[in-house]
Amino acid sequence: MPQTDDHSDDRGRPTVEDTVLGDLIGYRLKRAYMQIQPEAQRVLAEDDLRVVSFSCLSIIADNTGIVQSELADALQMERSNLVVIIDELEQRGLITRKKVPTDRRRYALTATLHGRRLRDRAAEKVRTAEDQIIGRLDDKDRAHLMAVLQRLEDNAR
Amino acid sequence: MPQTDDHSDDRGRPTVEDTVLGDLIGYRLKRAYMQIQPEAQRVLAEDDLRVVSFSCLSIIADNTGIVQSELADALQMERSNLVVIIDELEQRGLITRKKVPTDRRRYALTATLHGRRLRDRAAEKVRTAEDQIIGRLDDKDRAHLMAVLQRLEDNAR
DNA sequence: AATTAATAGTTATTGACTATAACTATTATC
DNA sequence: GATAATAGTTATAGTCAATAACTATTAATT
Repeated sequence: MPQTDDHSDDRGRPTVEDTVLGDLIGYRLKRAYMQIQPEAQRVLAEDDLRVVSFSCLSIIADNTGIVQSELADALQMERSNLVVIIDELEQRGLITRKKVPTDRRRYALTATLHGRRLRDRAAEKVRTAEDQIIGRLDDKDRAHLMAVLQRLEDNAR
Repeated sequence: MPQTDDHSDDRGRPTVEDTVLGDLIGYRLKRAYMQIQPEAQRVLAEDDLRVVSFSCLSIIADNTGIVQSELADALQMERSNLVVIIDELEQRGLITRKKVPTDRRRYALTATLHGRRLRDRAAEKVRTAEDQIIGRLDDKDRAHLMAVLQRLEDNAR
């Protein structure tokens, strides 16, 4: 048998054994994410958005009047790290920030028409990019994947 | 109906709408990973391992004689960032580094007995921690998840 | 009602991680 | 033999997440 220990097959492609590591969910999740993320980043950059600012814009667009703390909660990030992102989205005219009358500590966030349109376009582009990356992974498998991932997340809390 | 727009239900739990974002694979993958990662980090820290050093150790243990470039390839990271990690694993006596006679640029990496044992113990702990987090996600769903994630990764390249 | 707690947003800072460029030594190519 | 490519290394810079400290405002305590 032509089996060597140079960790590559006859076409030079690596054949590294990783059964132990590869049986861990965290490892598989991270690697799958690493395939998707750079492409998402790339298409979002065309609209001067980062993944995190797109996520914020998207949540705001779907939750008119949400305040920063709630947004931070929803995206599982620190309020403090939100500030500059919100600042930029506001300066670009994608969202508005206005004090809520009943609690003047809080700012109600709302996506502008421009912001909603950009979100819709960007989401479409990311979705398309993902579809190209995952290649032929039929709708049934995709739906099942999403459902199980959602369930995993729900179980965790 | 008691529907309000304060983005929380009657128990105070947040009910933020995220259907657009939530339909993206990258988003779901990242969130699922974010549930797992901190726990993996925690149990590995008990053995003074980080996720990345555990990954290196694990690949080395399963691929005796692998060299640093191949390892970097396998883990999709930069060779330069491997150096300090390999240094530490070697100093702790978990792996050995020795020049390969036929190509003196390269170092063959091998896990020591101690290293292999630590890897096995650590992998077991991570696996247990994962199982606790994902809760009741039966073997069939788990296997299907892993298979689809693997397939996604393979399609991507 | 006055005092104390907690909350929302902000700023500044830190540590961790990733990517990049430049370098030496060695091997492969022309 | 000269040139190019590769393996490992070092140093560095940029990104990102986490933390602490602060102000303003509201809620809770007595």
